[in-house]
Amino acid sequence: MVIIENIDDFDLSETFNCGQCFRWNQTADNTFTGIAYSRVLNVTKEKNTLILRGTNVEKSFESIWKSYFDLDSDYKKIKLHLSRLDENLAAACQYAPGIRILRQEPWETLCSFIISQNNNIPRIKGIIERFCQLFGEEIEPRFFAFPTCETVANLSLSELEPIKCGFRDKYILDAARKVATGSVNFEVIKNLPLDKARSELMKIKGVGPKVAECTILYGFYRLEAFPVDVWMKRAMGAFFPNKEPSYFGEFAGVAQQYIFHYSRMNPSFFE
DNA sequence: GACCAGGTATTGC
DNA sequence: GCAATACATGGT
Repeated sequence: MVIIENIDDFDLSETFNCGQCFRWNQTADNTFTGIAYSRVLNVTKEKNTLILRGTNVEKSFESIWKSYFDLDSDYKKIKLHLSRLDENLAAACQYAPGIRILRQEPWETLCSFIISQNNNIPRIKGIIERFCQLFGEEIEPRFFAFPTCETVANLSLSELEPIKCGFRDKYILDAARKVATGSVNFEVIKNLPLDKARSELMKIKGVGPKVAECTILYGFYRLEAFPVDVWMKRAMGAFFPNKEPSYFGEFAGVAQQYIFHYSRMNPSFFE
């Protein structure tokens, strides 16, 4: 068990349920169990104390979870900066002030957001869960790692059929094959300017601007990336007319997350 | 049963 | 170039 005191600006439910990740489930009050980096973690928050439980969590805290939960970033400062930029953005920050951007694995992020296209979040989670159960390593009884791109690269379309991902099956295989062979190279992409990183990822079939942007933001922790989906289009029209992503500056991706969640939880804004 | 879901590729003008 | 349409599946 690892106990970290004095954690502010972090709410587990807001962070896990704001649409950035798909493998965390609530297992008790203020308690979630999930899988990342091929490890199972149980995380609880009581007031300002974060409690992590899991196999070897004492060791993996420093190497993985501290970074995964972005505990070294000052979200109070980021939110203050964003709130001074725009009063509608300030309202979005206040709506769910405990959201943090998770530092997720690039391959899992890419694959998850390929699955997300023209799809809804409950079904996305179901597809990903079946995908992991069928092709991921069972790291603990009934808990499965995300399948490696090498494993997926060697699958056929018919083997992918049971996950019921529909027309996205061919996109998943193309992504896995390009990443596994290195024709799309994450080590290169992570250091590329945003527009180059985007076009590299878009060499994959089924990866357009939106999926590329989500991969860059969540998978590479590039906070200036600004994914625009149907919800963000609505929100931009209603709250930020005639504004470009650059309006939100170096933390545009964080701003996007507050705005996206605020909009999705309040669909009546757009009636 | 239509309509929609954190889009993208393809087609038609 | 840019607007329309198909795409698998399941929830509302």
